[in-house]
Amino acid sequence: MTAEVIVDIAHSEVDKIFEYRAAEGVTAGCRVKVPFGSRVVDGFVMRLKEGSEYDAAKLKDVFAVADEPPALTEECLRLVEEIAARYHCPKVLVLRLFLPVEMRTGTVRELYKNVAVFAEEIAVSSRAKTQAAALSYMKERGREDYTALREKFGQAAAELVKKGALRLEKERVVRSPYAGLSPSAAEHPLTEAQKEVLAGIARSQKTVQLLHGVTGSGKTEIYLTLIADALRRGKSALFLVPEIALTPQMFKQLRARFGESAAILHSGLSAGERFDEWWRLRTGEAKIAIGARSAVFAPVENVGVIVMDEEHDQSYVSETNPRYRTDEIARRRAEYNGCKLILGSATPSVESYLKGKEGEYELLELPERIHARPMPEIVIADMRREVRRGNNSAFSAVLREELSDCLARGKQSIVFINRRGFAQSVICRECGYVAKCASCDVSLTYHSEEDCLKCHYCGARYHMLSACPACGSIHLNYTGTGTQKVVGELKKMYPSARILRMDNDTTSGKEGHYKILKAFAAREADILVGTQMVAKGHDFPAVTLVGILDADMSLHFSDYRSGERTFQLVTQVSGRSGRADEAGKVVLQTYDPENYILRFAVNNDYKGFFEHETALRKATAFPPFAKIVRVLVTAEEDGRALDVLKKVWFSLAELYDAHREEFLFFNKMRAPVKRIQNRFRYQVLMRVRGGALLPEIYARALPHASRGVSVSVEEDPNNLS
DNA sequence: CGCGCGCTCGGG
DNA sequence: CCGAGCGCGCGA
Repeated sequence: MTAEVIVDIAHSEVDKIFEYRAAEGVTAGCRVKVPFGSRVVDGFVMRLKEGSEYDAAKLKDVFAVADEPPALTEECLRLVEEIAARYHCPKVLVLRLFLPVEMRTGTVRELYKNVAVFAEEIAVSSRAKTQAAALSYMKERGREDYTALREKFGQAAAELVKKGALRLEKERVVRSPYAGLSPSAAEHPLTEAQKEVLAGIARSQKTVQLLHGVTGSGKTEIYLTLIADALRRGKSALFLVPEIALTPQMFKQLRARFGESAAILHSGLSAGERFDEWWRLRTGEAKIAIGARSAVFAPVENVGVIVMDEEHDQSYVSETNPRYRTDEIARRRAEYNGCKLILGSATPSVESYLKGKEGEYELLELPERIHARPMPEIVIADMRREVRRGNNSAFSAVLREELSDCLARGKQSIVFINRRGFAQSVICRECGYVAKCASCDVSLTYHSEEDCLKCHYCGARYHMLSACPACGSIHLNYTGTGTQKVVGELKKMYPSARILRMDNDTTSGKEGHYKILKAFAAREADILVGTQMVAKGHDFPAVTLVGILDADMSLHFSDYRSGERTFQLVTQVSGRSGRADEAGKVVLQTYDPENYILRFAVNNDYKGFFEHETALRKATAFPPFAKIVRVLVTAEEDGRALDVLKKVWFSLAELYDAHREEFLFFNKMRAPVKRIQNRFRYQVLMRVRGGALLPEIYARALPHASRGVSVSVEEDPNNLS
């Protein structure tokens, strides 16, 4: 037999089939060691076949097989080609996504423990009391963990092994995070609305189901029911959540519901745990894979349902090499397995909802909170007026009042600071004017190193403003409010209040993040102050007030999606308020109270937002009605990067000239952040009407990569830094 | 003339 | 990607 092998070397030049003579035991999907040139490398067997395309005399033998059962499933082998073609990346990079790193690097092996087994009765000296006791103990038990036996009987256990009364056997240990939680059948009874949605999903002929349910509408219970149902049918399930939602808290909930059949794939686990969880899924011992983005590659077979919670979340798009989109992979897997993909969100992405409206996805709605609880009341605080009145603090009068009231009633509140990334826009604190690009209609970004304003979509530069062009005020704001400053003000206002702060500085590691949330949930604090992290997924029943500072900061972030992001953020944070019996309140502070995005958010009007946003995107030809493509060229030497950029640009210019009607924008420039990690960055930025030219763009750009110079293509990038 | 470095090429 | 092989430039 001949094995078609792809070697584990990440380079497009060697990313092709190499044939080897396969001995017994070599099967499709297994990892092998093969001679390659003058060395031995790891490889993946893609296929076995009779005969060879290649000069049979020159074929070399596969040296060794690394795993049993094969690490790669049938499905993985089938999808590799497709995914590699879709993202124009080497197949080997896709193969790597399907395996835990621990397996490839060999840093983690299966863990074994010694088990003592009773072998035969022997005579022990009458003085060796412990040995006699250990022997009779083992005669009765038959087997016992050797370490435990040593703890009980000490050296005597070792003596018995030496004498042959006990035999040591190796037994596989599966390292399992949060083990020992027994399943509790605590299924919440479903409401009529939830039952209706489930019936709708069952009826639908479509692969993708978009579940739009307001915050607190009970989407989670629907997911869990669908997963339980898949298990009942003897199938497995994939449950994908945003990075930030992967808390130990959540694992425990799922373990409590599904017990050992749930496996968690998460970077927060130890290497050993991760490896073993993966292996439990691969062998079918575990049936449900729970995890963030990368869990979409979990080695489960016979999938019965795939759930993607908070489908709009940005963490679902990979920022590295295969810049894959989790929804695309999930959909493909759903099609392969003949099951459904459930996308759920209170604030679906404009793109997904459009697909729902146009019939590509089945659209399901849960417009009411569970048990008819009201949506929180949102009050807008006009910060321009506050500034004019001489209030220069971060808090409006309304928010202060509400905070005092909340504290007095012994309830909890969340103060959310809206601060996205580091790029900052310029806003007038008196009239709310925001500096925008004359030709792109996106906000300008302040670049401190050059002290100027730049447009990230066309590269235009503008002089810094010293006064507001609209009202002449010199109160221009360049930076958002810091968490520390806010906490300081709060402490001054409410000396006795217990305040918790959560941002990148206070949350070291994943556990730190969790600890703060846990402390707040345990009501060890009255006020939680934080950035985006506090926005998502948590259920704090005692929270009745949410304050949003600088609600419009992300609105003026220089990105065509900033409106969408702001709507999502405001809706998600507001959703933290009033989740139990008492109604919730939200104070939204802004310099732009008339802004339509905020208006829609205040009225909980997703559909209004969607209609407005799609109309705008259509009129200005931005995604999903057009595609933004960036080709990024980076190198350690500025000149080398620039040389390659020119070549890339030249190749693409031919395409541009031949298809002018397809292009809405085409230009080359330095990247907005000109150097990252010692690499100089240049880009060709394009906006094209449809996706038809995309393969051609990849084909023209990527081959210009060379030693030390990287060339990458990004579609609708999340940020243009 | 011989060695060393840099570039090109092949790997089954 | 990594190593082998080869060509050219420089030193004595």
